Amino acid sequence: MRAYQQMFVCFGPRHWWPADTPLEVMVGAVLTQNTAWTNVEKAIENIRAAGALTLEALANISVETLAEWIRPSGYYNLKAKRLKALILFLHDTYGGDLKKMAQTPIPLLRKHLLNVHGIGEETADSILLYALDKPVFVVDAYTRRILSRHRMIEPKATYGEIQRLFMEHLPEDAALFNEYHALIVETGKTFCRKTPRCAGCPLAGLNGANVAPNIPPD
DNA sequence: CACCAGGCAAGTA
DNA sequence: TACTTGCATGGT
Repeated sequence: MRAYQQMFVCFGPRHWWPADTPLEVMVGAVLTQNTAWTNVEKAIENIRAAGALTLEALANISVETLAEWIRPSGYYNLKAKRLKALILFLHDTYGGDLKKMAQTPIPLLRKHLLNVHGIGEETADSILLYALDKPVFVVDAYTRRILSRHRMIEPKATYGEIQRLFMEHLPEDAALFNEYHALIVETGKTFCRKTPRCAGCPLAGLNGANVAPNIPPD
């Protein structure tokens, strides 16, 4: 919690995820895979301009057309297929009813999402937390890098191990997990890139280990 | 110019 | 099981 407070003091509330609807969160979660959010915004805006930011419209559009719309987000052929797989899953499993989806128990829901082609652990958990408001902690590249550089995890720690570290030490609160992950990303973007610029980082000195020299490979 | 970004699946050993 | 590689655009 101390790390959380230090980041919060530095950045304030982040108001994540930047999207208007749960469906838009899910689309963004796929499009942002290994991609800068600014590129994702352009892609989502193209879909919106086509009036296709609904389950019905996305279900009826061809992967080729979808790929053209999402071109700015990179990996567009790959992601068009992944979006289609997600849309098909939502349609087939819940009849496109996201309210019904939200009633499914979290472990089962997570298992279902991981079975969708193109949805891995981070994307699944982003959907659970930011689209469905479920208390699931999201682990991303910044989370791993920050914890690793502060010697709080082994560099080779698995996704599940990192996730458990948070969830076993925090109250089970979706709003807290939401804000915490958002703060980690903001801290990561500002101070903990691959080429580190640690000066001014709100986490400097945390756990005794202060930054720059001898940073292990991520 | 080189490097990086809110991953994932498929292939190889 | 544990690495490695392909996927692609746009900003710094």
